[in-house]
Amino acid sequence: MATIYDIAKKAGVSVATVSRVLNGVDHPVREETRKKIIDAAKELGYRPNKIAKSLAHRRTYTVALLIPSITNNFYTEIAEVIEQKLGEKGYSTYLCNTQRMIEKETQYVDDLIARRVDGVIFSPTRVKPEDNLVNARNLEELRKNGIAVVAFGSHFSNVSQVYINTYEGALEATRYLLELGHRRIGFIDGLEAGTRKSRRRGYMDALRMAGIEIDANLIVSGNLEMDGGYECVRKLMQIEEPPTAIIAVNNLMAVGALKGAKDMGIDVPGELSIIGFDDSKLSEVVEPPLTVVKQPLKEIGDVAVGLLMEQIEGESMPRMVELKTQLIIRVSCTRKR
Amino acid sequence: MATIYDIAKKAGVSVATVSRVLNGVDHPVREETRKKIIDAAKELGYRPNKIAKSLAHRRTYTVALLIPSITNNFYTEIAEVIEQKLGEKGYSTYLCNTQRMIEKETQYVDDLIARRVDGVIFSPTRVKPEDNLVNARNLEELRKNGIAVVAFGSHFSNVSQVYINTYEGALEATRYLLELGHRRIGFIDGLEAGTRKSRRRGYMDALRMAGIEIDANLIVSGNLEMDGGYECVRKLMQIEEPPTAIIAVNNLMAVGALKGAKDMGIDVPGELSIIGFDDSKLSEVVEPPLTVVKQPLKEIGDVAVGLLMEQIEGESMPRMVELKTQLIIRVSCTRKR
DNA sequence: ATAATACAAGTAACCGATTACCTCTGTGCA
DNA sequence: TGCACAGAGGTAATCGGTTACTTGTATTAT
Repeated sequence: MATIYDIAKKAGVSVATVSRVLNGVDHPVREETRKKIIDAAKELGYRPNKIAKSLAHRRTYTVALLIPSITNNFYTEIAEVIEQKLGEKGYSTYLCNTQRMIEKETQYVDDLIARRVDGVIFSPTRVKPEDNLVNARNLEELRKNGIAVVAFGSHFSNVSQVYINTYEGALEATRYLLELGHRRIGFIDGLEAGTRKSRRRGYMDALRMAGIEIDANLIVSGNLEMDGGYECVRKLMQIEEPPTAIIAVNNLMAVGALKGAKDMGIDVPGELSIIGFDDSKLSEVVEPPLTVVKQPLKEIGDVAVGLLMEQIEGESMPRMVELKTQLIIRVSCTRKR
Repeated sequence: MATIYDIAKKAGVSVATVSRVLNGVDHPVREETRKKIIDAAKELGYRPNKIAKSLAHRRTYTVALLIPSITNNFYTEIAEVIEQKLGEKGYSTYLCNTQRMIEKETQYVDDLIARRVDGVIFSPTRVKPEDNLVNARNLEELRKNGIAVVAFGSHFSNVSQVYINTYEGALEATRYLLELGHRRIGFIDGLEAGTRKSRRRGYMDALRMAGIEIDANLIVSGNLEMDGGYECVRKLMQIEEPPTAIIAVNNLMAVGALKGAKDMGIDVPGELSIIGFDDSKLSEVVEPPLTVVKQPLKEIGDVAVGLLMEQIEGESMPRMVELKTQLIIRVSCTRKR
């Protein structure tokens, strides 16, 4: 494969001149020389070597997207904008999918440091509560090695992040159900919940403010996949006084819950109202279409890239951007009878 | 950031020795020296620089996944295994999502060559028939620059590929509908179809073998997204003698078709049977759950990585592996009344 | 006792770029 | 005429590793 030395020889100039011409550096070069170089490069089928460039520049123009799942549409939708925006700015994206395995997150972080990525967009993998510590350590490791980071989907200190106010989202969803007359509202939470338990807090606060006591039996946890929702709804519907409405903290569990209810012969929304989190094709297409708390996925990706660029190219300090959710009302909820 | 020179100085040895110890090269080193080096590395918080390694080794241990869509579960499911398998072998994965824009495919190829990826797993972006030429040129460009390639989802000569026999899949699906007594079977094809039009050929051959003449009015094309299926079903159901069954060539269009039919007040499967391609959560969860021609996604990813490694690490010639589809019978098809 | 060999390390070229600094030539102005 | 300066280009160090080849010493065989 041709190098700039080959071009230099062919054009009868030095490599410095070749580099200048090929990179449009601000240094005078005679038009004639320029042409010779361009021609030589073309004839040799020259392909710049970004590895060598990276080494010299100490910049790789690569960013990693480090997420817990890539089969969940929530991440996929965000990934699409992120990859696109980064591409527009000349960055390539490493896909790092932990599959919710915390050890993989740490492995990735090690490798990404070795690969000298310029930045990482990070949504923590958290299955057990202790994983939070690992997440924080990983984040710190990245920062210590001079890598820009922006997080989403959880809270960390001293890191840029796009924060989606799911507390309010859950609050709004719960209030909506209350307005429909529901009093026994089930809550399908994620794996031991995040650090802040925002959604759960929103749910509980809405109930409290309405003067309804929290019933621990109405709160169960699932694995964030469809089967998790499926199991949870069975549990919830078998307690003494089952709920007449249910909120699930993510898209897949909401659909799983719907399926579970149907399989138990429960009519949705007739006998049971369901609200999910995260909008997607799934929620629309299911029968009945799900009312959901939508998170602004495109915007999350957009903002994440923006915050990252601020750090990489602008050297600015970490900061947080807050985004709001939106309640999309479809037909999976109805007035309590 | 510490380099091997720093370690060498601290441990009082040469960089060669440091490199040997750190990489476990087969060269004798005294245990005492080894320890000094390991300790120095640890104290300095040494992080190997894979960029420098890549330059020296002329191997980057990176592979690109170049696909038309990342929001479609079909690709996502394949991507998950690919990224995982590659990771196990020490390769990082670049995500290259063309969003079905052919110019992006070419841009990616250029960049990937510059980044000196070791390999590319490639599913062509093809919207217009001419795109085929661009795909082929891109593939050729990669090969010319010494990059290993494996393709899937379309046919190319002289490239390793995993070939899914969708011809037989479509044949089987069509026969299944014929057995159920359907004679007017609609076909929702993709964008101008692929090079080989395997699915369409399977559909047509099955009809012909059953002595049924092909009716061009029964064949329409969609954009591979849900709205495409939605529109197509409307078209099909408005011709003089509408079909009693429909086959759609991908997952999203099948679901779109189902939705379209419902919105037209058509009962599925009562008045219209539907078969989709590609299995996914969507197909299961929809009402009624869709009968589909399933492609073996995990296996596709598995084989793709295998074929790629053969080339990168084994220097073997391109070859093709054929995989079969499987008809998953659910409840969206019924005997013609 | 000496040559041959194994062991343990070091030297320096190389991977393919970038770029600070230097050199040479020609022009303009005092 | 002499000098400053702009224009055009070159030299070589650098980025952070790898590795072929060399060197010096200790051990073994003869």
